[in-house]
Amino acid sequence: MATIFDIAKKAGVSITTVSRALNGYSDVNENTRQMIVAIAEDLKYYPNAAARNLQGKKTNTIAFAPRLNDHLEAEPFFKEFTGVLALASFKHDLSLLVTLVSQNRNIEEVYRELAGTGRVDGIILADIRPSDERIALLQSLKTPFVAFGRTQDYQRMKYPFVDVDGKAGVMKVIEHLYKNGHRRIAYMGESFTLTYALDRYDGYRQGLKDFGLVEDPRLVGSNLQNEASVSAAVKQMLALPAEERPTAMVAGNDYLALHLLEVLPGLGFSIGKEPGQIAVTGFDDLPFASFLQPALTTLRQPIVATCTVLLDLLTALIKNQSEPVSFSEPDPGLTLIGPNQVLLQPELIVRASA
Amino acid sequence: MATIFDIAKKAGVSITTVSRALNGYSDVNENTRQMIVAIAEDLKYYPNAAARNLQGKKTNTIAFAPRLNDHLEAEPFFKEFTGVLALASFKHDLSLLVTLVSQNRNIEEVYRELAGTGRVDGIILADIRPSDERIALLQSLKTPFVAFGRTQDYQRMKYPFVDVDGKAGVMKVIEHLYKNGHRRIAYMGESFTLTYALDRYDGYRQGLKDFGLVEDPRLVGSNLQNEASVSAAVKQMLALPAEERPTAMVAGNDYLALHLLEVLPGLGFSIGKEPGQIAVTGFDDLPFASFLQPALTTLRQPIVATCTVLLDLLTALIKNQSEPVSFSEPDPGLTLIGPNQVLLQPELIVRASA
DNA sequence: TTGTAAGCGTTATCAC
DNA sequence: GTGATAACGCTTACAA
Repeated sequence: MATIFDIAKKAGVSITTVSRALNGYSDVNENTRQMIVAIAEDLKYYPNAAARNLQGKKTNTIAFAPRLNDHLEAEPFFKEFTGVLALASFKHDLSLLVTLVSQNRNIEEVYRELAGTGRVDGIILADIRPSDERIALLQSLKTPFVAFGRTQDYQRMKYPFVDVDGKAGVMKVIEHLYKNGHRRIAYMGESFTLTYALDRYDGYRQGLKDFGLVEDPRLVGSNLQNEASVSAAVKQMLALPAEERPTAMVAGNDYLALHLLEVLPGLGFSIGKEPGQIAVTGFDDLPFASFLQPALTTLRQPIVATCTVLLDLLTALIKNQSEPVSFSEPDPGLTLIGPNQVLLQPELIVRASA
Repeated sequence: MATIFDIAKKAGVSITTVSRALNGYSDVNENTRQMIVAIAEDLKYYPNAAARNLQGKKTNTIAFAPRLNDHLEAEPFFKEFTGVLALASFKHDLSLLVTLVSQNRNIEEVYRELAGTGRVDGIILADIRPSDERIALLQSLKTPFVAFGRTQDYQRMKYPFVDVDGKAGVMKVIEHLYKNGHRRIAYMGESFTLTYALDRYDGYRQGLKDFGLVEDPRLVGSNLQNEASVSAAVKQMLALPAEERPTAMVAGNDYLALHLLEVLPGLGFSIGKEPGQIAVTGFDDLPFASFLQPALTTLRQPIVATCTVLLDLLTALIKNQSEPVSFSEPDPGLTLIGPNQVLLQPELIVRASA
């Protein structure tokens, strides 16, 4: 690869002049510049990124560094999200460095490396826990970052994040079910280690309360991860006396709902909104949701909007703007719940399953 | 961030010693090493990647640099593939730099930058065209790379690639349809700019030939990209006299097949394998395929195996191994059609739609 | 076993 | 307008 030295030699000028000419400085003779640019093109010169980074320059690269979830149920969402984020990064003229962070490896190490090492300009965090060491860590490292999701102490910690309002979402679902006559509503939850899972469950409890329903522990499944665990939980609930059985099941995500659709018919239960059927809902609205049989009633996560806002926030932080961020495509369901703290509303998509 | 200078000062040794101690050289006094390691930990030292790169060191990062397809039909596959590749990279202990390459931007520039700039150790190419300048470019740049897909002149060019045998796949589909009594089989193709699209169409033609059927141009749709174009093509075919109408439709990918499933019922045609119904097949077996109504008969692309082999090849090239590559999880349908040129077989998944 | 110093390819600070 | 030269943080001959 050609370097600025090669260009300088060929042009009979110093490397300083080359650098300035190529970086569009104004104090270079127009003729000199043109000559240098021509030679650079001729030599197929492209600046070495490492050398540039070493000078503290921008990399035009951001990292997406989620904690790798061992729950397989999260994989479809991960793929969808990563794909959308890659596309969104492209629109922002950024490269995306995907670095998965293993649970058992020293988490701190990875983020320190990412932050202090000059490979990326900023970091997008995901899979946030109610109390997540990574927030304080990244704050102390002074690296621009935005979280997808939030901790419990987000008000005090004052870090930038984008979150989808899972609580409000599930409350909408409960309302929908209640208005359709359901009084015994079960919740099928994933592992409660991540904030969003707790948040959704919270919406379930609040929803029940709002409509004067009492939570029945026998109707709450948690830590569901695959068809086997869903099946076990379902069997237990449906073994209850008929009048105590749930008439509706709210799943913490589409993948669990999918399992419900697979398991219930095998146990002799029909799914849908008719009396006698069991209503089933999901969360996410992944691409397959509309094709399920019956089509899944679910909450649509605004993934595209989420990624857009994440990048808007992050690029603003990178540019060190202290001005309030303006969003490239403002979303109707967007609320600013703090400085650089954004909440997006999921949309209830009513289909045949509930 | 702490540097080796900080450590050296605190330890009372030179930066050379620090560097050697931290990089596990044998010629460092054990006591000195332990002290240095302790101080490094204490100072939360992590080596600066840019400085390291500048010395020609590995980045443990590979780039995934597909040409950005403006065809929306390719987006679901892109997401799935990128997600799987990210997961596979993680297993290989690599970071994945996703850099989408816009059609209209100077393609050469992007790859030169990626290759010569020290950000990544190797490149994964995708969306290969029958004649694709990027192959010769990357060869001339001497950067390790592997293509997902191949050019027409792959035998002569001798570059490493992994491809899924679309031709053989579609031939299997034609055989399946023929054996189920179909004699008028239509092909619904995407844009024929990419090799894999041509390859699949080729399988269609060869399949017809093998069973003594004659290709009818009126039964071939090309450049289909969305529901509108699919709808238009379908209408034209079904406007033919009853005995000239297709009884089966082979789509170039699952997304087009999905559109067929949406369009056909609206025109009064039923889909399936029964007499009088129209059989529909796809290609890819994306997650939604099994949930479509009717469930889609399709060819499953071995995405996980593809990504595994891509990374096996690429890491071997990066290590500059001239020995034949051994694959971490050898696949049954894997053929070596040249040195470092791998062909994988798609699997026919028969479901209800054909 | 340890240290000195050169070098990787840039950008930035001064002089001239 | 232009050119030396230092600096970025690291690795690696070569010396000691």
